[in-house]
Amino acid sequence: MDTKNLSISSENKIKEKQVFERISRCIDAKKSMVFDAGAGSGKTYSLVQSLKYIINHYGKILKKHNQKILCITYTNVAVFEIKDRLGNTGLIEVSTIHDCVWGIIEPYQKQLVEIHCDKLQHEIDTIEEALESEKWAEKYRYLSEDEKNAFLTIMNKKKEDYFKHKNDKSAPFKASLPEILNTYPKLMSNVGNFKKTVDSLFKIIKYKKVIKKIEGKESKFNKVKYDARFNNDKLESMRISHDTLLEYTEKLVEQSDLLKQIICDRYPFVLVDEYQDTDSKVINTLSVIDEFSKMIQHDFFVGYYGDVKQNIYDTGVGSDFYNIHKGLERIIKTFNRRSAKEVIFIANKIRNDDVKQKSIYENFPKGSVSFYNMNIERQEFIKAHIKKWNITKKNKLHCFELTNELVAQQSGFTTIYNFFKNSRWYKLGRNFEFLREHVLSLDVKKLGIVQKLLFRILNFKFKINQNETMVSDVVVEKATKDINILKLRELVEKFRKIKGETLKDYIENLFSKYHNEDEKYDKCLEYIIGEEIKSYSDVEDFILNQLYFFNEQEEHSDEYIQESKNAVTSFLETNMNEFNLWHDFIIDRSESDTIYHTYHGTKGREFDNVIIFMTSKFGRDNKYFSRLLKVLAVKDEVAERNTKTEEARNLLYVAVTRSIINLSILYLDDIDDAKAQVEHVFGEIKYDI
DNA sequence: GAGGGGATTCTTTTT
DNA sequence: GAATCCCCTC
Repeated sequence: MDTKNLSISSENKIKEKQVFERISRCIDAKKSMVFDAGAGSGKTYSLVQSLKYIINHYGKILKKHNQKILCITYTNVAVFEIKDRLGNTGLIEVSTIHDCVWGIIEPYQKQLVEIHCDKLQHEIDTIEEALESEKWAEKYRYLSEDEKNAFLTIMNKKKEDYFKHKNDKSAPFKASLPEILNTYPKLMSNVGNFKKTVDSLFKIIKYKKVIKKIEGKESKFNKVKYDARFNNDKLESMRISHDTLLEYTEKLVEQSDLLKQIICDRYPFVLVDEYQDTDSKVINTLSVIDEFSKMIQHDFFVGYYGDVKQNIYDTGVGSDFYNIHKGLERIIKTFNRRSAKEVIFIANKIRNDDVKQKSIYENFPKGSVSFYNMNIERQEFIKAHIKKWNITKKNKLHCFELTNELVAQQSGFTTIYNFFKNSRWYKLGRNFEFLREHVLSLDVKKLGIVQKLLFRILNFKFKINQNETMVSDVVVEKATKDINILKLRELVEKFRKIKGETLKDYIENLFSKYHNEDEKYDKCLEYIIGEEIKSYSDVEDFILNQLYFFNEQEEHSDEYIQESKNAVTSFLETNMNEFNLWHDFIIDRSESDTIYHTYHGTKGREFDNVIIFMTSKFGRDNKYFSRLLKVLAVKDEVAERNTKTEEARNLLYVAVTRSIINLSILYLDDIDDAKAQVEHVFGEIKYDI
């Protein structure tokens, strides 16, 4: 929407100024505070304003004392945005919590290794306790001490076989360990429990060894490393991941007064963006430092910027926040700079707390909010709205779905998504967790290996067929640096002529001109596809090896081999159009007038026209939203604390508040006895369009 | 028909 | 890795 003609009354201007004056008073008095900024109130603006205020008033002193302002954000994207809005300044350190914290604690290796040792011991204790009490270890407990020892000896010998067949189905797995099956048949009666037990036993041994190595001061075991690339600790290799980094930081700060002092002296001002998403361990750490600074009478200020009601990830502190960092000054901003008053009105009703927003503008255009309860095809519903709201490529419609699978479906590349979802690698263990990122990440670097290959091909095809692109942009520089412009044009034309109904066709046609006395063509193709791939069937093999035959130790049945080949072939035979839609999605440049998002993915963004598709079920929870709708208008904060209802409410609040002008919600399940509650918030429910 | 075991199936997001 | 469905056995 065009915001140029919007006007703010002088009264509201003064009021908004007063809100910021409260912040600046807190900064001046070094009184830590929380700034609660509801959706669309201009939170990031206030954060940047605060940073500028600190620089203007305390910049000189900070510089003199070699101190800095620390600004902690939740994501790297937010780091860029704030840096961008702030301009260049050496006084502020903007970084994600993990980068920042590791920078501070990394030098304290002696203490870190001690903490690491404690963690290892704690893990051992936990596993041993589980073996003593958990049901899955029951059969193991029935063994005598001698039997336990003998069993462990055999398992140690058969370690290789065990891991080789661990992914097999039950029967072949049992057959792969005949010694165990014969000697301890009961232990193996349930394969799942057996594996869990064996893994636990192995883990104990591993951890005990590491503790010895640490105590023996072996090299490689005198240092803890943080590696942001992995989501899991590897304690035995002295490597920790995100959560454990915060855990160690909390411990280190709690036990060292010196470190507390160093931090508050180095960073007298700490500003936390999106505090509600920040881990509770971080809030606690800051709270401890804040208290300590008061004790030693050093200046220290923490400012939290965010909104508890927009906490939609269970990893964030959410409303626990107020119990952890106590004694904060609370500043609430109730102006809304984003939405029509119709939207603000229902958003206020959904968030059932004391934040009641109103528009800061005098003349915001009229908006609309409707709640529909019908059983209708999504596309039909969308079609009606395209007419109603005059949707065009310039005035886009944004549709919210609960899952990425639905986003993929609606965006038109179901086959692609399902191919990966059903492929062996993503079905194995917990690998499905990578599916979203590998298939749908807008950051190409994060795509899976196969997806990256497909993307390179599609992106090349896309770029080379764009008329306005300079030829030199398209064809890889490395492969073409020493040829003249005429030859370059010729080369581009040659590539442009290549077509294909399916991706298979296209790739085959690409290779039909390969090794055909055009060295530059060959070089380009090799660069795009990878040098080890020399034909269409190499592409197939590459995908097969990545997704189906990735474990070289595994032996595969003929049937499995055939099935896998068929799956890959029919995937590559998918219509090119679908691949183009996937490519459009990845480069975030959809040619369509309708764009799909997950609810979660829209956080921080805003759109003129929004449709929210809602079902009762989300994940395993069949009543995720129906439970909320039943109490939607009930103001019972006590009852709602820490329940799933609160989570659903926050998610709905985030989704609804993305809308600038038009909002329609389509609830696709029976509304049952929630009707009165829903109407209390959204007005009369509509049953047809 | 109860319970055991195997197979299959899961949401969102960031570091 | 945990919930749930399904199949088998007693």
